[in-house]
Amino acid sequence: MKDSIWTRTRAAAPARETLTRVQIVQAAMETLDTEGLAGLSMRKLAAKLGSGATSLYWHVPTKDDLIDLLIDETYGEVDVPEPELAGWRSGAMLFAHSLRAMILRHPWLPEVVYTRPSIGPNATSLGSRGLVLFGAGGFAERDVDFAMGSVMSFVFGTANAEVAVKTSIKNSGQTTEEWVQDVLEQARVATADNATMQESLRRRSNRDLATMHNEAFVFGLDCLLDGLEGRLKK
Amino acid sequence: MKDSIWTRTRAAAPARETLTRVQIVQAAMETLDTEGLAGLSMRKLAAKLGSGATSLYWHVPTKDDLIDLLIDETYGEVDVPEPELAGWRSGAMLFAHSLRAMILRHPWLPEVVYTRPSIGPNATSLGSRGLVLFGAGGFAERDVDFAMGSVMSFVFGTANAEVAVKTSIKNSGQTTEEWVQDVLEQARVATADNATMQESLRRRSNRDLATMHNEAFVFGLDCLLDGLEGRLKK
DNA sequence: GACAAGACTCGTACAGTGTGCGAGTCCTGA
DNA sequence: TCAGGACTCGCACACTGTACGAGTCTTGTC
Repeated sequence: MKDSIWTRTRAAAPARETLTRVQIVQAAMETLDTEGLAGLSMRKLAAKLGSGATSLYWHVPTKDDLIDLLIDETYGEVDVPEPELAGWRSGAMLFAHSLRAMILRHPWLPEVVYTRPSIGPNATSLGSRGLVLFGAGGFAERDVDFAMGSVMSFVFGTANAEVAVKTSIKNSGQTTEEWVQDVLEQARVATADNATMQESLRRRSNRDLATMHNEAFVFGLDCLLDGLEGRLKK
Repeated sequence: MKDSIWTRTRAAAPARETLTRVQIVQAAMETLDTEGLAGLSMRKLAAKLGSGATSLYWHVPTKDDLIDLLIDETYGEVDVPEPELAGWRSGAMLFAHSLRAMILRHPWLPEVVYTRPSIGPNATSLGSRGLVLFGAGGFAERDVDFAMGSVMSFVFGTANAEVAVKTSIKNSGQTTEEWVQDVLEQARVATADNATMQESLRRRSNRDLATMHNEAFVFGLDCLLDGLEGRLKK
């Protein structure tokens, strides 16, 4: 594997007032969160920091590496309760909710997480604390890894889809209600001959989008945890 | 027989040999599947089709729209069994496996699905057939939507993560084994003080990556379906 | 104080991107 | 023969990431 940004270290100390990696990461995070991935360019980022575009490259090897840093930053925001405090099941629930909230806070994340492995310090720390939590639950051997992986995959899957909807709405320039009505109408026409689908659309048409997302998440998570509980060694 | 007025279907259809949207979509799909999202540019795509770059824009309004077409194309590859044939649970399993296989066939998908809503014809058709399947299972009211959503989210979550690993390996230029050893070694160092993590790493170190992905997927899916089954109305 | 060796900044340049525009070519139907 | 649509495409524009090399500022050693 090529050496990643994590494996490299720098020797000496800075002296005059100077750009720092921390500053850069923070500014980039702001842009990303408010304007999305497409809104982040090295030139704009430099302008925001009041520096020349290519100055950034002394602190960060590459835009891609910068994004690696940002991703790992987000992993640092996720809570993983210690099993003693909450017990396995509610610990897993808290973890799942925290992870979901983090993803919703950083809607650019789904667009980039799947193009690289997550091996930064925060990611691995999250991983290890997660394994402690699931290990304490009493899973056998490799089921620990599988169980935790399932929960994370489920959370990413749902939260990512939620993000997709939200960014679509934002980009459409419509209000949420307008957008929902438009999409429903479009779907109604497209599936006019399908009774099940029409019923589903009717069911959704007068429910608040946010609460529906919440309910769907809780429903799925509960089911998954139920299923996992059945795999615990007795 | 020579073609006569009687056998000739259309007097004058494709007079000049011309680009078609179907051609464009197909060529773009090939590039995407083999070279990834970053490998697709309108100029290269045009070159592959032996045409000028901007000629494409007569057939397709925008690169983004082209990607919408491609996404919907992929949804068309997913099997949704009819409930009469397989029953709900095995139908859902077949569906999940088919969806996963589709995502693995198109590793560029995770990078783009979450930036737009999926409302193309194939996506909506998949949705409605899915609802039929889950509806036949006997879920109450809105649980139909939630149940199907959970399964899809889980599948996307796991398959996306799998894709991330696979593309990382591909981009590293190493063999799978080399890459795995490198990553494990890095993780070992990073979490040297964490017994649970070390144990997990040891567990993974001598297992084939592909079979581990498969096992993890089946494990999680089974758990989720178990949990869902508990929500069926009696 | 002189001087070298970093640490750091940044203007310029290059190759590449998506795509708007307008001119050009071909084909069909009248 | 002519009009008009279908279709192609070169050029140009604004923008991207980043390599390069020349600059400046700071520190440490004589």
